Amino acid sequence: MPEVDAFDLKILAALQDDGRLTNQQLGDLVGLSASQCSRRRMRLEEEKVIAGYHADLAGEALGFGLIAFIHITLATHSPDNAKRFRELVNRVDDIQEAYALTGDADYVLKVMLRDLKSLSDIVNNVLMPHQSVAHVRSSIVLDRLKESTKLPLKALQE
Amino acid sequence: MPEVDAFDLKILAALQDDGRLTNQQLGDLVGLSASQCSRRRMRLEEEKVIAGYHADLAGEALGFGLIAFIHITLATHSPDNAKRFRELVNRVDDIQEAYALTGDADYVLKVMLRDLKSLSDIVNNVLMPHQSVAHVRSSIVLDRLKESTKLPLKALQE
DNA sequence: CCATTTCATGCACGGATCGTGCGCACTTCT
DNA sequence: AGAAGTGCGCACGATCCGTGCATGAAATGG
Repeated sequence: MPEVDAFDLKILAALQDDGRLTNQQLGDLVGLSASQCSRRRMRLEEEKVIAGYHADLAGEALGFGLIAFIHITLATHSPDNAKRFRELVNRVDDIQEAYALTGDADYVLKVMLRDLKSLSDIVNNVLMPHQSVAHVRSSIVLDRLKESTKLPLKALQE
Repeated sequence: MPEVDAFDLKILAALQDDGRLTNQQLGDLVGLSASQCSRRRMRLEEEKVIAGYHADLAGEALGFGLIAFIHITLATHSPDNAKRFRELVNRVDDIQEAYALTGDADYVLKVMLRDLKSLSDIVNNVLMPHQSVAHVRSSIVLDRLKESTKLPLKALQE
């Protein structure tokens, strides 16, 4: 169980906003020296509180204009079937996120694609024919109101 | 319309994996000098192909053990109502992602929370009482099979 | 066909940044 | 009170950063 104090939270919040902050900039923001920020950052990385750093790319600029959620119901709930479905999910790069859910469907997938034809390809040629899949229903994203993976750390800083 | 060549794609793919790569490391990976990588990276940032860099934090380690999707149906589809709902979404930090959808529901929200009580709070005390909202249905995430925001750039590198 | 322009590249260099060793202040425990 | 431990800033050598500049290849034009 990693210990995270108020300085750590500030550092995490800052790096969540800008993952390429210099230790000096970080120090100015949180009120520590650069060396100390370097040490804390290394510790947080070591403890896997910071899982990694990633560039956030503009999907539209690169031709990925379509986001969709695909709800999946499995044919049976046998372990074998679930395993096969997991392998499928990991194999397909277009699937960005995949969750097992309570409620109507068994799984929901988030995909980012070039166009509707690509979605049709995925659904009809990859998912539907797979032996583990019984039912597929997709919802197309019309508008992105908000999209970030930032945790609300402010709530912890009281 | 930004131009992106094969070197740029390699750079983007590498920075998508590790956003703190040194220009030297980047150069070794893609087969360019560090200075050239620096210049290309600056251009891609300038053109907003790279939208930013973010630390990816381990939600569980920080006490965010619960992910849920909340499907929302609006009371009416008037522009006023939609606007009020957008303001609500932007105001609540626990809502990480929000999309307008085709299909059954009008919107889907992705939230990351501490526990079921927090989910109940959000649903019953924030969303349900809001005048723009007519119907709320939430699905809790039982398991995360895959979670990344990486674009499948490989498909573009043919 | 050749002269000229344009452009991407690698190298060099001064300044910034990095991780680490060290000494100091403060807390904790006996 | 004394010892051990902890977190801090400073200092320092190594690395990394952005930029100016020369080179060479491709495009342009007469």
